[in-house]
Amino acid sequence: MSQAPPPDGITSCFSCPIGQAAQVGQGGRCAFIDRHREAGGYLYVEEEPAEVVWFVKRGQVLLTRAVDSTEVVRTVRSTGEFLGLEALVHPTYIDSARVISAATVCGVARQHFDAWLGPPGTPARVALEQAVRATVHEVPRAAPPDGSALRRVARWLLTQTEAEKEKASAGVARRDIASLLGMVPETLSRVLARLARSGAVEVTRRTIKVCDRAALETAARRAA
Amino acid sequence: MSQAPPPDGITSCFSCPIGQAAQVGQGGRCAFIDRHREAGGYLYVEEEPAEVVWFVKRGQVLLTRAVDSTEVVRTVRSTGEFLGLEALVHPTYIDSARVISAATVCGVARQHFDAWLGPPGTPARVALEQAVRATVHEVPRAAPPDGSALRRVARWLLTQTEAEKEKASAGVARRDIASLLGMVPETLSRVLARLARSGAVEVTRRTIKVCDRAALETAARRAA
DNA sequence: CGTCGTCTTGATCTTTCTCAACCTGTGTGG
DNA sequence: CCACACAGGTTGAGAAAGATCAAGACGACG
Repeated sequence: MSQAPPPDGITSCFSCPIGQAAQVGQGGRCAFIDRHREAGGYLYVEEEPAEVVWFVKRGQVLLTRAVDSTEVVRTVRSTGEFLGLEALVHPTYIDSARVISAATVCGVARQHFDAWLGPPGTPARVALEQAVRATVHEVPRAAPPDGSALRRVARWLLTQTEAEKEKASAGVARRDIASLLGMVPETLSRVLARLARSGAVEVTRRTIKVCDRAALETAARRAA
Repeated sequence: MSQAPPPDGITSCFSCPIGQAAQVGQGGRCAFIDRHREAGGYLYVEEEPAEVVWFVKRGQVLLTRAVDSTEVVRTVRSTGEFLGLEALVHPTYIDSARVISAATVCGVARQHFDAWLGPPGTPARVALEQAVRATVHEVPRAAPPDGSALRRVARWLLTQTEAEKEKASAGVARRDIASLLGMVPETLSRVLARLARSGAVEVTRRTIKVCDRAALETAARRAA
């Protein structure tokens, strides 16, 4: 079902799942090109055009997201994992990828990756794209070092209402929103009350309506 | 590149990406079976055998993980997204899936999903499996409501050292670990010092060695 | 119309963040 | 080869944000 990733990294295309899928060894050629990166370097940066998909053969890479001009760590990727798959369904990278231990990564341009995947519309491709799409839209869980409760709530409301117009998060229970934002329901309640008093939102016991995006943006930026 | 998900949900297999990939309309049949679920119900529960892969056609589903016998919300899935893809590479579900608004979901047994994806070893399948594997091993970001800083650190050390033996998190900088655990570096430092004093770990400025898993488990469970 | 679950509000206490100083291992240049 | 500077980490004291506990209000539902 799941082969364990080699502890010391993948050293050859013959032992690499990507290489094998490209039938390296039976005359195939792998579209991915090996590169070495030192610790501290970036493979790509959030919001850059997503032009290359990466695969980690050795080493560790940190996926981070900028919050208040500081890097917040979302997860660690290591041997045998992809980076930048969002290229499949999104024009820009959604994270920054920072190498934290000398790494071998192979990269492939989006259109070559696309060709490598085979014809569009096949089940496996569709499943892959849907799976990636889900992670792209995903809002990572927030925690206090990401800013005060007020700021986290304001930011979350803004991202939630980017697509849907003003009627935020229909039907998600307060306790669940609170959990997602890394706070207890009481704190969320107080913060919403404050935002309502300042006129940024209108709140009932089960709905949150964004009235003033500008005010929310200010709240998301300002301290306290 | 990415078609926007229909706001009111997918109502027919003809307009469903899964149905289309199964060539419904050209004589194909979709292996997924529609089901309706009311708000509050569970599609599956964490650690159950992962036997069914789900696809959301309408409604919203919460993915949660148990921490200290409370549900911590990891993310929200809605129309057009998969649930339980971990079935591809993992014997059990890694989250619980709770329906929060009346939903239409279609489910398919793992082996049928497997067959639907097409022959193993094709690039798209390999990419899908690697992508899923990455999310399965991923440690979700922790936040204060998940317990005190001490408990979060203890839990994280335990999960990190499950596979690798005792030499935790080689080479990840303190500030990055702190960010991942939703605290500032100073707090992490203090917590590690406490754990070191109690003999659970040995700490240098750039390594953490787990000495006493039992002690860590106690710390992960106990308050303060 | 009454009960229950969920959310809100209030008062208090704890945790953890902040700011600052200090330490230590690493890398640099003389 | 050693001294020095620097980044990253640790430790300490104080302040503030948020957690907890408890009580009350609102809305949903039978």
